[in-house]
Amino acid sequence: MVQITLPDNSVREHGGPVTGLAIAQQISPRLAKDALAIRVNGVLRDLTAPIETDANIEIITTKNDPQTSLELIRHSCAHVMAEAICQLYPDAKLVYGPTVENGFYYDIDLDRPISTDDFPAIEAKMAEIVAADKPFVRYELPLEEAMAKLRAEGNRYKIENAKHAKGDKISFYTTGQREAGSFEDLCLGPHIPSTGKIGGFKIMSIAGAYFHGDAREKMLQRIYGTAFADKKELAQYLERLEEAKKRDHRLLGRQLDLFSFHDEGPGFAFYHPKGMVVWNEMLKYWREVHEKDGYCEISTPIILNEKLWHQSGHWDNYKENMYFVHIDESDYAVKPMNCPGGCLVYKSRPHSYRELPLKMAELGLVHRHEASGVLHGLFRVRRFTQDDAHIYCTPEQIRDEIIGVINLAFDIYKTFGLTEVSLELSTMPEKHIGSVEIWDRATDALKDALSAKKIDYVLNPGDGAFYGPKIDFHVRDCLSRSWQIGTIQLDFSMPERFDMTYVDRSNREERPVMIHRAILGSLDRFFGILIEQYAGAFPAWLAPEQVRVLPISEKTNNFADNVYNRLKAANLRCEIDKADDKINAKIKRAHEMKVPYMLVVGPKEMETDTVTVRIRNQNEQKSLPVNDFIASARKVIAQRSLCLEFSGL
RNA sequence: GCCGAUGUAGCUCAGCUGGUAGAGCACAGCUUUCGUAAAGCUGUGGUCGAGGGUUCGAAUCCCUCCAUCGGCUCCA
Repeated sequence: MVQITLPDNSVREHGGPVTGLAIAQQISPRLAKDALAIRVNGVLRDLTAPIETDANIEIITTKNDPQTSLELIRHSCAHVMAEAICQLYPDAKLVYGPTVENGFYYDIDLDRPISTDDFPAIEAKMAEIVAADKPFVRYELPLEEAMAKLRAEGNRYKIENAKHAKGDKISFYTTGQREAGSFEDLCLGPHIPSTGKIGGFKIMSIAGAYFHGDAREKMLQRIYGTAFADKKELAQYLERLEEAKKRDHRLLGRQLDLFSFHDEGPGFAFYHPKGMVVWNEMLKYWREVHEKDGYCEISTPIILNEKLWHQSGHWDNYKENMYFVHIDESDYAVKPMNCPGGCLVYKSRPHSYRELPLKMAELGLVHRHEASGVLHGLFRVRRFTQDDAHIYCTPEQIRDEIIGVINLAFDIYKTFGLTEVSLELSTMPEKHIGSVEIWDRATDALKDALSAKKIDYVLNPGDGAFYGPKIDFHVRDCLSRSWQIGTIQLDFSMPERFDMTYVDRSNREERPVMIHRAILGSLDRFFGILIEQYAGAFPAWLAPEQVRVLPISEKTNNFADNVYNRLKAANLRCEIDKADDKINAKIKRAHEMKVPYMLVVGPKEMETDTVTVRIRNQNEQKSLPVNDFIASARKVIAQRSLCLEFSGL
């Protein structure tokens, strides 16, 4: 007797082992048709797996569990793709085919390179397999037998995978009934009942990937695909990708004339006048809030003697990423971080406990020699400015200071409208300085602050900086890639190495603790994130051009000039479009440059000293007195509002 | 750095299996003086990423390098 408890707590009794499919059929034929898998006591299983003991079950359909369904479909689709590839290229050795955030991939080892030209053929084969609606059939072998079988097949990757499997049985899945020539793959499962349940799929891209992510291993071919429960969802997804592409900051950077890259300096951004306006507005705001929060600001040199980098530990731990120069018989390094320079400033005079915490900010320009293959627009560059700061404090002050930085960070992110922020705590890496005890103390201090703030975070063991553990702030861009922006790093080692001290209340020399922190992280990267966040349509306070005056015709150019001069006098960033074009063309151009406010002026406006305001991305216009427009726009800008509308109009 | 792809005018792209470069937009001039997402005509503009090779002849085929794109490893 097997008792099956359904999610609504109703109980069904079965005379013996029963499958999920049978249960579904009993409930309704419709459910049996929609069912993709079953969760038995919380464990996901095949619909055809026999349930032998009493259990709580839940039948998975795209309706009641879209996320799990999607993963099942995608994982199964990875098998279908693998089968298609093996049919087309019998030499292909399968490696590993998991699902990822927006689809799945399959790593294969095949000497013939697969190219995008091969995708249609693979997709056609996949379509055949899907149309045949073949069942996924599981069979299990005892560990030893399975290993023998895999050894006979000579696929070292699968042998490796099987070694990592838990338990004493190894499962395989065939597509279609198990018979000679049927496709099969080592796989933990579970799978959807049959290939026909894959609604829409597409092969997306191909890239190289190392086995187990190990650069010493053979480079495999990783084929990315995606799959959905139906074709409509796939189409929507592809549409979203197209939309996201339009937000690409590299594209918008050129379109909006914000910055450029040149062969003469790979990984080094050139900022144009318009880009610098955004940059400077960002910094103006940044300085405002930092000053309010008790920070002072310093600036240290870009090139410093190599000895300093030996002392700081960078030479031992970071030199692969550093640029070196030889000047007047001496060796210098271009700074990859600001901390050693900051330490010298700290040491330039004695300090009292009364000064602590001492919060010294530096908008430091750093250079890091990044591998050529990782460069990516402003997101990954070789020269960038960090909104760095070092907080020198006593051990007792750590917790409050960390909390202070977290608060400041969230405040700043909010101003920019960044809401998808997640935190990660990274602990001691293999390559590190300082004792394990110091690391433990520092890590505990960070955990303390996080739990005091009641913030959820992800733990990243072994991912800390070489001098201390860190809390990282991540935001997601429109392609749902996650980028690290802010970071808080606790450091007990640098103060030792630089013999930094303060005098405590009993006149003893003590060692300060150093907190490295950046909130926007790399200003360059942050700029890129903002461009994508806003799709280039900056809020008024950041917009390089806030207002554009559009005269109807040459006849009203004089009045347009008059308006323009008054805007300028009111410190609004404005341009005037006197081109010999119709108003439609001028509106279109202004929209292309994503100007927040367009002011149409013609004879009507001239008579009443008004402007007709058109707000970016809106179709209605409003006429209002020139002075009223100026006052309203200034208010929106002063408030750093994310929205362009004038309240009360 | 590694794997794969790409590189033609300022931008977006066309140029079949080798015969000596083309469109749209942008830009300039002229006409037009216009009321809310592109007026018309004319014109300027390219050692086809760089260097080497094959060939009577290379944007096109081969090699090397550089850069970019998508990933991997790494990272703010």
